[in-house]
Amino acid sequence: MEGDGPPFAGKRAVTIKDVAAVAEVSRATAARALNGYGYVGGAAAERVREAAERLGYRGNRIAQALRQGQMPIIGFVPGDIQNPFFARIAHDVDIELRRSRRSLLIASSEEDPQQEREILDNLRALNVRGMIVAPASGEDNPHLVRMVREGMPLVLIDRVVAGVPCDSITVDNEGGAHEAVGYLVANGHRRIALIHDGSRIATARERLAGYARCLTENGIAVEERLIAVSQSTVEHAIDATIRLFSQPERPTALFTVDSLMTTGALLALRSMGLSIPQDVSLVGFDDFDLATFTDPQITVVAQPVAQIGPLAVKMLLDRIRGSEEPPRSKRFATRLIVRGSVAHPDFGRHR
Amino acid sequence: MEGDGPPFAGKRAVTIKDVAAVAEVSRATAARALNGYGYVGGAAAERVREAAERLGYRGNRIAQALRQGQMPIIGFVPGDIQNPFFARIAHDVDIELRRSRRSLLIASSEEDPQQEREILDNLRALNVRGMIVAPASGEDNPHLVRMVREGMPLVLIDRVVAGVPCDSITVDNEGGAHEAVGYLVANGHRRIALIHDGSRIATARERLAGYARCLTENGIAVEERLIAVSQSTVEHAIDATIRLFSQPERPTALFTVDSLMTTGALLALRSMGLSIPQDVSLVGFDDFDLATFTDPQITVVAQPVAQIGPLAVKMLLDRIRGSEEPPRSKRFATRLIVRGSVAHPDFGRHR
DNA sequence: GTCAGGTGAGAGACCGATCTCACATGAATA
DNA sequence: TATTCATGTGAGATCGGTCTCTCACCTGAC
Repeated sequence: MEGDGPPFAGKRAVTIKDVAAVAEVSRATAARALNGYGYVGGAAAERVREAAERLGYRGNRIAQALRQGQMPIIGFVPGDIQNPFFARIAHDVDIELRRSRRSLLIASSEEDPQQEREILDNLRALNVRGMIVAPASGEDNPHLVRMVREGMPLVLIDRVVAGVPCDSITVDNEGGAHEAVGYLVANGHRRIALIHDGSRIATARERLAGYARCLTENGIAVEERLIAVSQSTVEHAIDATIRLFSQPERPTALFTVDSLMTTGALLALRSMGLSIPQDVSLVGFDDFDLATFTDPQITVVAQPVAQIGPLAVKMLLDRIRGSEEPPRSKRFATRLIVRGSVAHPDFGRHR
Repeated sequence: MEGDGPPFAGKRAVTIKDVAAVAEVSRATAARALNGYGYVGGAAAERVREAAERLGYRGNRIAQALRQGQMPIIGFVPGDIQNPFFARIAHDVDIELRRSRRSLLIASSEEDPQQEREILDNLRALNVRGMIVAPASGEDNPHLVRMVREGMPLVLIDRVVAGVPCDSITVDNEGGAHEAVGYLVANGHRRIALIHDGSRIATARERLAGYARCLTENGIAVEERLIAVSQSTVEHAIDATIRLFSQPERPTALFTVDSLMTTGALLALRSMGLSIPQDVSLVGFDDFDLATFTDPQITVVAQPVAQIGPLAVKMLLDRIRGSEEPPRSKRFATRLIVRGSVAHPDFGRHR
């Protein structure tokens, strides 16, 4: 160790070679001592531990990962971190993973299939151990199929995707929507509007299907003009709501397929001077804080958010540990939480 | 780390060696062709590109990172991803970073200094290029100081920390709190309660200071019994609110230091049958969706959230690119948004 | 006294990509 | 004709660990 760095020697990280040198053993012995495998003499082990401690040796995870073939990192690809639904799941996943000393890398696809593909390619190049993905598109996902084929542990959440042989966790969207719309019909509504976010996302399609099936079963025609497509943001939902409720024959009820849209609908209805439930009844998919703060509180279809993250991690870790079982898919039931945003359409007539 | 199953779960990935073999050149030439440096013949370059394309070569970022000395990853350590304030920042940071082809690794400290230290050690072992951290403690942060000394680019956000020589972005917490409390005083309040989350977090301490200074300036005594300490969760804030408002001489106004606490206070006051602003006036720090959905809407001190993420990334990238300027710290002003949750304390007297 | 087997430790291969260096060409220049 | 010089290419070192292989030593057994 001669002719080494000038004064600012603190810059270069401590490597196992440095530790070995100080402990006066070979790199191999130092590694054995630090990782506790193979034969190491008590004295040597002690010297190595001491040297590592003194030098502040931390190991280089990149080098380890290169040798081992992967990083102790799990990728999480939500549609949008800002959506409280995904934020909650990210939080739960993070906590679960920390227990097994893995890190979480979050990258949002912004609901863009192209961006999702890039992110997944990136994660793959990083050799992450596995991924939890909320696929941005329900159709045609060759990149997902290829990843699974290549052996990347993968758990899909929130949205079904046909033809990708991997574990998945979803919610009974069709049933939940059916129940919500059924509740509106039972309250006497027949002109029930829907705002959803395009049929590309499986979730939206299923909720749309539940809506349509319920109407049909009740002998109500599914009308184009009552169905608005909007991106899943508060702003777009405001526009969509205004469009729906500016029609001559106004809908008497509205069903929104996620919490951001429900928020947008609330704002739009308020700005149009329509009150809930006198003028319009409202049911939203996905429960959220705000729903209990409005007056009246909003009736919603609740999803078991708290269970999704932990289950996703469990499934993923099983795969990482080598489980070869056929793909499991868990579908959670939803629960209609009746609050005060639905009334009979004649309720407000006499105003 | 433990029990990780079979060594090789997937098929062997395509390496540059494979590409070189197919293109019938050496690894060196293949690398040159793919990365565009040094001299490469046109024909060879073409063959390499073609082979890479055909084999689906993706490069191994870990190997690159080992060679280069770091990962193209930025670490983000918020207090809690579920807090919309941090979720928003995470989202903005993610978008900014994607532009420079870096990934974002998010790991929440859960406001625990010990956990923060572990996370930072982990990130350091991963050789990330830089970090954006909302430090969990304002006092005594030797680990942060050491990181900066060792040359890790670091930007602290939301909270000041004394003695860490690095860039930081904060908000004028003291001034914002002062303005909020001043507004309550101007409306005739003298028994103004405060809920904050312990003095360990710098933000809380500053907001407390602003509260105290304003009272003192107005000749009002700062009373212990009007100040409640609570963790920053909705549930804890509910308890704290109930404690404050169960006292014989009830406060006439309440100031809460973050949006989760404001939410908790709203719930608690409602459950106690106290209405806003007739029975209690309320001002919260940090604007949030819910604040405009309540009736009346909540008066808040708004922070320029949208500016924090992009600025943090800009500062960090400057450092990563080698800027040696003295640490900058940006402190944003806050803005009091007056809505309907404050009234004169006598307003509700005649009820 | 020799040999098997347990124990301890070092040399060196390896992971995949990058980069330096040396070595070829062939053309242009002295 | 001899000598530069610009190009193109490959061998091999390197990054920091991990792990196999080999060897040396020591003990106890036959």
